[in-house]
Amino acid sequence: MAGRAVVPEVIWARPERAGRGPKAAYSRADIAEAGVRIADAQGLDAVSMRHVAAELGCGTMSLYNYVPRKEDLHELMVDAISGEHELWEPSGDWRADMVRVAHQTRALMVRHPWLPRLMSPVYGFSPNALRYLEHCLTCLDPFDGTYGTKFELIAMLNGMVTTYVGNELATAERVRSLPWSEERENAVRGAYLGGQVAGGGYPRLAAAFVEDSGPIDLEGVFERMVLRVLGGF
Amino acid sequence: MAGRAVVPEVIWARPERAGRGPKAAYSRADIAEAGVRIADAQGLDAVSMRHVAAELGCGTMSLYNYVPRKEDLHELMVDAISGEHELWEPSGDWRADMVRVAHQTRALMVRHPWLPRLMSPVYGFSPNALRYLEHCLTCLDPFDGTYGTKFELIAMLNGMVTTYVGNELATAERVRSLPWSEERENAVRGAYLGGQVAGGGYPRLAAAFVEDSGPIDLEGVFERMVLRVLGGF
DNA sequence: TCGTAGTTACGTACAGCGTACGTAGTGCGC
DNA sequence: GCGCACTACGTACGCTGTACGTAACTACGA
Repeated sequence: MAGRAVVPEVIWARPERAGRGPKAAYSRADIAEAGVRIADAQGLDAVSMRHVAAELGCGTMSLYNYVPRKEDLHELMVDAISGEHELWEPSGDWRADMVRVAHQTRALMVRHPWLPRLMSPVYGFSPNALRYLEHCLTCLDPFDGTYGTKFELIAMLNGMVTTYVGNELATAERVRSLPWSEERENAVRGAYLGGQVAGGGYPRLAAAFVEDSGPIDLEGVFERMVLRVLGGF
Repeated sequence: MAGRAVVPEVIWARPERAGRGPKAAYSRADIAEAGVRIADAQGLDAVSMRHVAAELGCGTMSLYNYVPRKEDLHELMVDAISGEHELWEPSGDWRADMVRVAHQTRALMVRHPWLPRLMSPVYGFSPNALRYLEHCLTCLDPFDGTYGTKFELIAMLNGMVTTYVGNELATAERVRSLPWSEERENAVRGAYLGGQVAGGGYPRLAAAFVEDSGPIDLEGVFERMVLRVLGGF
């Protein structure tokens, strides 16, 4: 009957369990894992409070004892995945180390394709995110610059990787979910584009389509983009 | 009674109106404007099919005659906003022009804060997006490289701007929607972070907080990031 | 030791969502 | 002028997040 407590904005600032009352049946790790399991298997949209609660084996509303809002559930999931980052002994070559960080992040996102959609700077202070940040800073020890600059570097690299892999995955997903063949889709798009471009209003686009040859080397593009970001520092 | 037609995946490949039947009461532009109006005034989450239909003054399901899926409504909105890009005569200095493009895109996103959330490479072939692309390519005429490289440059710059402004806006929105003061929020976050960092597990993060001084110059950071992206080419 | 306060657990309920489907009305092309 | 393709739109379904009330449980202050 008594009013429910107003919760802190950040879930990490809440104690995981209180002293009074029945023992909590699940840990945050349990809940995060349940969410991750569902997202991996059925996609992010399948991660509903009902679904996660069912996966845990409890009633829907019981979940709200652990996670005040769905957004916090997402935050738990991102943190859990952040824990999958492998943290190695820095090599002394910060560029090489940051390239490795980028590739690892990309691999993480390919393994958990829902991750780019949840990436947000707001989630930047979860326990595992802090560990990851500290690791990046450690790799950047040889880098000559302020911490402010180092943070800018990390943010740019992360942002670029997230955007790139997000696009990569969205495109792949789009192709996979087509109710018709990829060839037909490409034909429709190509016809539309061709029609637009043929109008003569876009001479450079027209030239670009003529120049275009063969499938895009996604790996190569990614590698180049990483190097370009790092090249700016 | 007869089965409804299977629609093409891309809305731009559909003719806007057909010859038969009653005159269509609204144009795509009308619909896009209605969506934009709602999004600007009440946020992206308020843009529901029901809401947009009401704004137009028609029944909910009538909207589906124009827009087969909500995703397509979003695409119309993005295209409408893309039309707000000012297209100027290139200066001959591609770097300067691309810096201008970046600033303009940022301004666009500040004016329509829901835009970053809808940005997707999948929407990249709408009429106004094509115009914008052609304009960027025109600015890049003095750039020595293939169209493939030019596309990579545009994609990186756009991605970086979208990510950056998205973060900027999300942070601002978070602060605005707090049920308590920003100071209290910062205090809670600071206390949590301080506690974590004080544990000694994150020496570099601890050092960074000591170094940290004063509020961040968002303009300056943005400008630096743009120049760094362009510097990679 | 015992009340009681703070928790956990969870069913019910509500408002909102996207959209499938059926039906009625309208006007162009044959 | 017939018929078909299109517009218009009400109803309905299954889903969502979550507010709220209630019952069971346990650690702490008296």
